Amino acid sequence: MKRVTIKDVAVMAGVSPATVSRVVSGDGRASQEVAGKVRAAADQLGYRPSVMARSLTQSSTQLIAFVMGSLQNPFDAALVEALSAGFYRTGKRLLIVPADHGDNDSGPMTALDYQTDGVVVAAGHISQSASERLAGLGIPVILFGRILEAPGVDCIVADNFEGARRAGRLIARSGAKRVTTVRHAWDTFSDDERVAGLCSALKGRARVEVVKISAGNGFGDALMLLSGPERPDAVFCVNDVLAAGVLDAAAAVGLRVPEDLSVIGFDDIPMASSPLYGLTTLRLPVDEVAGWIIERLLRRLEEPGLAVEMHRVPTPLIVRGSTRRVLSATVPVHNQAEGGGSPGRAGK
Amino acid sequence: MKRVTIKDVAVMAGVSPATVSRVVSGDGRASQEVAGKVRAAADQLGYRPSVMARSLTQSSTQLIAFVMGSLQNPFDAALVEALSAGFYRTGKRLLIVPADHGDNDSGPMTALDYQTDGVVVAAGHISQSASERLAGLGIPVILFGRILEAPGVDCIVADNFEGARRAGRLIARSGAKRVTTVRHAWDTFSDDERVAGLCSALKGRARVEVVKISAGNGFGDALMLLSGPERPDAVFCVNDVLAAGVLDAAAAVGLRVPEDLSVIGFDDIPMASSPLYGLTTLRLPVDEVAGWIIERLLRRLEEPGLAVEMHRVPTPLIVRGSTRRVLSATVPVHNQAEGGGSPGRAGK
DNA sequence: ACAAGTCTTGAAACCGTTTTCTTGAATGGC
DNA sequence: GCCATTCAAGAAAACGGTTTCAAGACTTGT
Repeated sequence: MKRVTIKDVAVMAGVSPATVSRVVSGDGRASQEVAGKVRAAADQLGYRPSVMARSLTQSSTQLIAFVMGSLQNPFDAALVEALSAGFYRTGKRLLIVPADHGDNDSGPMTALDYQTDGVVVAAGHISQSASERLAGLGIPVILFGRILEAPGVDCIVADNFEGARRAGRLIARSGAKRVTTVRHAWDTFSDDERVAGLCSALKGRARVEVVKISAGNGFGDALMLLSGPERPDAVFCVNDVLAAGVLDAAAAVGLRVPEDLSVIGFDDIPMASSPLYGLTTLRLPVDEVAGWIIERLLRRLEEPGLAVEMHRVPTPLIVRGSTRRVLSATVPVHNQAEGGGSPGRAGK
Repeated sequence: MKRVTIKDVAVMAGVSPATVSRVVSGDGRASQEVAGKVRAAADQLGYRPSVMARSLTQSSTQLIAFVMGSLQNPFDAALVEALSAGFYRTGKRLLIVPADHGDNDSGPMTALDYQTDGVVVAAGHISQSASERLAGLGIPVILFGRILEAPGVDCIVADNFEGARRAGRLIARSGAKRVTTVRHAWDTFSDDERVAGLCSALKGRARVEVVKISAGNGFGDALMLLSGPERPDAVFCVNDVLAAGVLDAAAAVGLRVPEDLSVIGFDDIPMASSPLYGLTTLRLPVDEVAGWIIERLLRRLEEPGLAVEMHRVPTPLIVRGSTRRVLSATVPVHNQAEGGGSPGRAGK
């Protein structure tokens, strides 16, 4: 199974390799007649140019490194899919680079090995040093969920603080007094902002405690939290997956939602709009995020000198059944898009 | 930002490029002294070998093409993550190739352009012609969820028929008479097998109808199905995502599960074990699938002539609250792993 | 002490493509 | 009809590595 090279095509078409290159890349001009012969030969031989060889002389590999943490969260999965599809349309491919939890930076350096055209980092927990080494690569870098000031590095972040603050105000208006924040055991930029936003809205209005989850959706921890003597009457989770764990636990211990317990998540993954969950959450529109990343990266590939940009994505509050109805003209009520109202909840 | 090449290192260490290559690749032997000098120079310069250049003379690019459909289904997302992490450990990277729904084969041919070491296809809906062209590539191909007989192509498929047949028997024993199968609008090998397995168990025992879902989790279609005059008393879905849509719809129209309606899914995604869903399903162990794929691909890279293998993954029936309890010693009852029994369901 | 072997290293060819440099032919203006 | 342009196409160099080949230095056995 020998690879068919440009030379084979050249021989078959009776021209030089250089001419074949010109015809195939469509760049330099060639006469109609020769172009036809070359194309015919290439088709017949099933010739496909080697990206590897091409990238030796050209700068572009058409590869975008995607540094990711976990895909457990459906939001991240949706982001990968959207990015993959979007870049595919412009002929680019995603090279998946798993980011270690430790401070082992070697992963992201894959971008260098493969001379990727750009890097998208969607690992909130990526270390500071790794971020900086990435920034020093000299290729476009887009950071999602983290802010870093470095030349050539654009950042896109949800409006975490404002979003969580809206959540906090909703909780405050609902009259909750004992609020718990559920977050991951490892610190991330976005989670910090979300917790800060919540606290800022609740300051002086309720007691706020923090629970850290080290694995899964925190169902076990939530069970303990909700069966304890001083159980919270409202829980804010830094994402919907954790919120689902809390709702699961509430159902398991027989707590009524939202009467006994309000729950708010973040992201608005599909599950959140399920009638069984009906989770009040802050929507982080994945298509908008993916769109911005793609557009920005392509833009920067054309104009490398572009000034860096820091984009904040608004996070509208989506009110569903997991929080008590409060009287306020400013809080919109969202139901499931597909129709049907807010159905009964477990144990209601 | 000039790239550091092997030549730069050679000059700095005072040796020839060939020697640097030998030291860096660790292959040929070099004297301790020279190796030390070279390594020092390489470190100081921050040298990283170019995979692109290397792959010109060597066959390996350390790239594995992953042809995927959608990541909407958490199972697929988990598979990507497991594969990515597993291959990463052996120094290989995943190149994401979205498979078009149409019969445009150009996507998978990316594998050729980048000279990937292997291809993993996880798109159940990939066209026959695309599969065959892939098979003719001369590099190891692993097909997940589809069987194709071709040299160099190994297949791994869930034991769809047997699994679905167990589901069918459970439904039959529960006394259901009007059974509906929910599947996607596009046909896939696995879904066909699952539907066939179900029908084989139910033949002569219940009427089986089929509903096809063209987008999302089929909540809207399920609503219509369950509000109709002749609504089913048992629903089998080809995957858990669709089953969740049915459970959502059941809650929305006020049907009791499992009293009025039994629901069975496939895959056993995390959501299925949530107390709010408690979905009876057939477990497709993602880690086992990923492990087999990785092991098999690595194995075949070492021994290209290996006889093709067709692996069936057993799919144990996981019984939860979405199906009626039937008296049978052979059907195990699974509760959520993290503890807590099967709690009350909506509307019960 | 000498022949035969083993190591270590450098020079040069090669991988598949693009690109610069040339050359030869065709075109066009006057 | 001649000279200046334009244009098509080939030869060769370059990209960044690896690998074969050859040669020199160093062992080892007798």
